[in-house]
Amino acid sequence: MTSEPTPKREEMPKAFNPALVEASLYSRWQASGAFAPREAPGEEPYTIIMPPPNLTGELHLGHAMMDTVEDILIRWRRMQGRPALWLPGVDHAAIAVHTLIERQLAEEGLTRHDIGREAFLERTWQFVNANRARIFEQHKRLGISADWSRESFTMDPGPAKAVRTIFVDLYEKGLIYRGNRLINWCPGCQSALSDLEVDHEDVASFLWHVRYPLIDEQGQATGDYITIATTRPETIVADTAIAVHPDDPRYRHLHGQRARLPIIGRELPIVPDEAIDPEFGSGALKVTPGHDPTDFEIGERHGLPVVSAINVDGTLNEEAGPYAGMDRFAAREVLVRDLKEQGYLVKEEPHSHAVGHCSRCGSVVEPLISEQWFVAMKQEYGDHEPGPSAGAGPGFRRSIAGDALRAVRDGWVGPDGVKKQVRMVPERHTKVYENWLENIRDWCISRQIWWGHRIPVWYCDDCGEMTVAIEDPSRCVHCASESVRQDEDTLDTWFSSALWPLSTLGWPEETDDLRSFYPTSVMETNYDIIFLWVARMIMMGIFARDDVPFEHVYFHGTVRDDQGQRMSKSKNNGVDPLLLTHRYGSDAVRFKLITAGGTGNDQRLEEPRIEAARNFANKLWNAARFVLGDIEPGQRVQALDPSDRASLAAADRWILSRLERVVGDVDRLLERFELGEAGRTVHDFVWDELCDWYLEIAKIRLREQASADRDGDRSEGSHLPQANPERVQNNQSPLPVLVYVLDSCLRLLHPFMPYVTEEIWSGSGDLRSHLPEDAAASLIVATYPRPAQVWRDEAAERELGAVMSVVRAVRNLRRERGIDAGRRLEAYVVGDETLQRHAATIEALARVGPLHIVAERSAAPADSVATAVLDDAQIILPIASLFDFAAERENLEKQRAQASADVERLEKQLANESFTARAPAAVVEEARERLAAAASRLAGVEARLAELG
RNA sequence: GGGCGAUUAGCUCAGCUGGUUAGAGCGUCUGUUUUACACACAGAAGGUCACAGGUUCGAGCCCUGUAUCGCCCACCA
Repeated sequence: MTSEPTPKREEMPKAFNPALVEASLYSRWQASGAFAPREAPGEEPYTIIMPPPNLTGELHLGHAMMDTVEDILIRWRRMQGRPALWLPGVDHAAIAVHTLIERQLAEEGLTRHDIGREAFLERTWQFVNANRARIFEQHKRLGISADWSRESFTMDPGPAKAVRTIFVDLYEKGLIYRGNRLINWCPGCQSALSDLEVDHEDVASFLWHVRYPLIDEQGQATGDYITIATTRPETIVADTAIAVHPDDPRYRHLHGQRARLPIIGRELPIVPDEAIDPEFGSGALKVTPGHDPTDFEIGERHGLPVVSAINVDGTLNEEAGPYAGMDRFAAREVLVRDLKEQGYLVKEEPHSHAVGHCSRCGSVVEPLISEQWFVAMKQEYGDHEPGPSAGAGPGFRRSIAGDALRAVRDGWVGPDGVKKQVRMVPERHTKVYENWLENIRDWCISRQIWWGHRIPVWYCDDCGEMTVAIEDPSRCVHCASESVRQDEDTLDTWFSSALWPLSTLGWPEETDDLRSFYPTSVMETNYDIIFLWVARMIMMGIFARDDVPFEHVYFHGTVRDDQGQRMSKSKNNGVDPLLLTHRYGSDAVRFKLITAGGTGNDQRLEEPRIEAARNFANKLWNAARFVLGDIEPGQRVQALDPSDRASLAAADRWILSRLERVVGDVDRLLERFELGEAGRTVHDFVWDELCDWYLEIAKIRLREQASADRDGDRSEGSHLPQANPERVQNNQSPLPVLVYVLDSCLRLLHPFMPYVTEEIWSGSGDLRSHLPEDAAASLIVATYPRPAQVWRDEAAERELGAVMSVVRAVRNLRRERGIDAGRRLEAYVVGDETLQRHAATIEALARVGPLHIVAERSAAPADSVATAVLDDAQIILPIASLFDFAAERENLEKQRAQASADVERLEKQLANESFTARAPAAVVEEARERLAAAASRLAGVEARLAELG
């Protein structure tokens, strides 16, 4: 042994510098193959399919949140030894990319029709290929351990085949149909939209009251009028009836009568219909089946003709007579003016109402009749046999929406006969999901754009029949004509997204991946796409394979700006995650996102909190520097043996016991998806217990040991009180425990903060080389701590608890009495003899000395002392000239008030017979112990006050 | 019109199955070059848990209602 101080590791800088290590650690992980699921026969696979980011999008904080949550889950399960697959991919984002390319063309003065479909797609693919790789380069910066070898794209041949396969299957079962129906049309995108792609926004407008002249059987005006109220006067040209509530006495005499449509002149029947609200407007509704969903239904009920007056570009057509060719909004103004001039307009009142806007381009959506493809949501299908879902019981009828509802509400029995209930976290989303499915309408899946999966339907020029096929047909299946043309339309992006958990694993082929990893474990995404995506995956997953696509859905919250506003391009308040990782490190950004809020709750992005997370990474780093600084290079520490615990110091037994509780808590919390609470639990343990106390205690012991070694070099004798066996025990090297606890904390934290933990463990810190036994090459594949009971030690926890309260009390007194922080002063502690073995600790941490631990109050001085009375100890500091009678008295009075309040409260509680009778025994017992402690404290304070006079 | 969430310290938020005197980060105040860390350490101040009832031996947590804010869904033209 040398008396020189151990050389510090030069390669570990004083502050953790993420920029220095992140890239190389990431490459090392990736090169090691750690991102791919391990071969572990018998272990249950764990699978997360990553929600595919859009091709057009830049990395935003929603992605960062997604990446972090999923990476934590995957790293945790991987470390638990399970074959953990995290499969990444990209979405082709049909409308978004399509419009982007169209915009590019527009800049060149071209439209897609100028260059044609083929050239358009060629151009789009160029864009795709140029952007696909770039997307994940950004995600990788967050340290995500996805299996890049399996990266997928919704337009790849595999997923494309999945799309066609399920389309054909749905069609053959009668669940996909083509129909002429009223759909949401976006004049901006020039395409149909599904209901979910329409955002309703309140718009301040007017309610126009228009009177329609009544006519007699000969078509002559009677001179009377019926007044209707409308927000869309331009659709008057397509009116085909007037409806009133059947019970409305104002209009009962008009049932079956007729009115004449102003300007256009068409005769309109007046029909009674329950859908009319007599309270609204005039209680009479103009019925426009061609341009309003309610009216469409009324029209169907009464057999009304449908007039379509609006073109796909939002202009009016010849049905609009004098307004033909005008834009719908221009037509509105002109029409109102004309109505006014011709005396039809009764009044114009301000009115705010919800108007549908295209969620993509913001145009006002136009309901119009169009021939589109739909998926039937509620239609029953199949042979009505219970089949694999026998758990559903008799009378069970399959339908797409019904099955998806069942899987969440009751559970779905898969082909393996196991009933799986899709659980949502947080659970509150379940109700929203169920409510939506109960009221669902058919899904319009065709889009009039070119980028996307083209509908696999071919029309025959000769016989007019359709051929629906997975492979491109060369001839019509009905008449064998070779003159077949494929449907021009493409599918809703979400149609292929709905298949994502299947198509990424190889379905419809029966691949190894599909067999191993389907159904997946967790679908993790933002709650805002629960309908758009999650519900549809459940629908299609069950339809395609008779099994749920995943067993848990975890919804993370939205990250808002520091004002609580949703980040958006239009507000220009977005924050680039890469800027943050650059400034604070990935670990800090990740840790903040996970621990700053409650499970699934929205949170604000606050930089001070990221800074705090960075500080934590640095804290951990420095704790490691301290531990490692005390180990010789190449030295392995001794293994800990629980059966030999008696040889350990109380502080060792305490920190091991505490660690074990933390491991148990973290395990339980992670199992329940309480990631934030799990992260906070480790954070608090590392900072408040490991660093603030155990490391400080260890420091003292190491120092003593070092000085003993030095003394030992000079002479056999030592000044240490060898006679005291407690001192000897106390002087056991804390290194094995230090290493063990640090190692455990690194493992616990690795999923949350992969970089700093790995760098300490297998990077420049090289902690792994000091472990008692050979460990994994990298922390990423090391074993996650498992809950156990072997180190639980309540006695040690109590013992150290007492030490800590003594130290705190001394520090407190010093502060209160204005004693210099640096000044070492003599101290008396009246208390249990077990404190004796912690004398050195108390001396160092409270900066006192010499310290006298005495059994009786009388053994300590009474004059010119500052006193603190604890539950089971008293602190007496002789402070001589600093002594202030009034201050001491005031302080003791404060202590007395507190103690007596405690006693009073607890006495009252224990006097309550229903409490002692009904509360659990442990709770009552605890109250009794607390009362005893408070009483002893009170007695101590009062004795001291009496002494003081 | 339905549904959901939030309301806790100056600010931003945790708080599990109801069980000590309700916690954290930031901020504020007072100290500290204490041999891992000033990205730190020690100490302190700061709360009628939105409001009103109820259930319970016991409520921040459960129930009912109210208020305010936010979000989602919905065919009142």
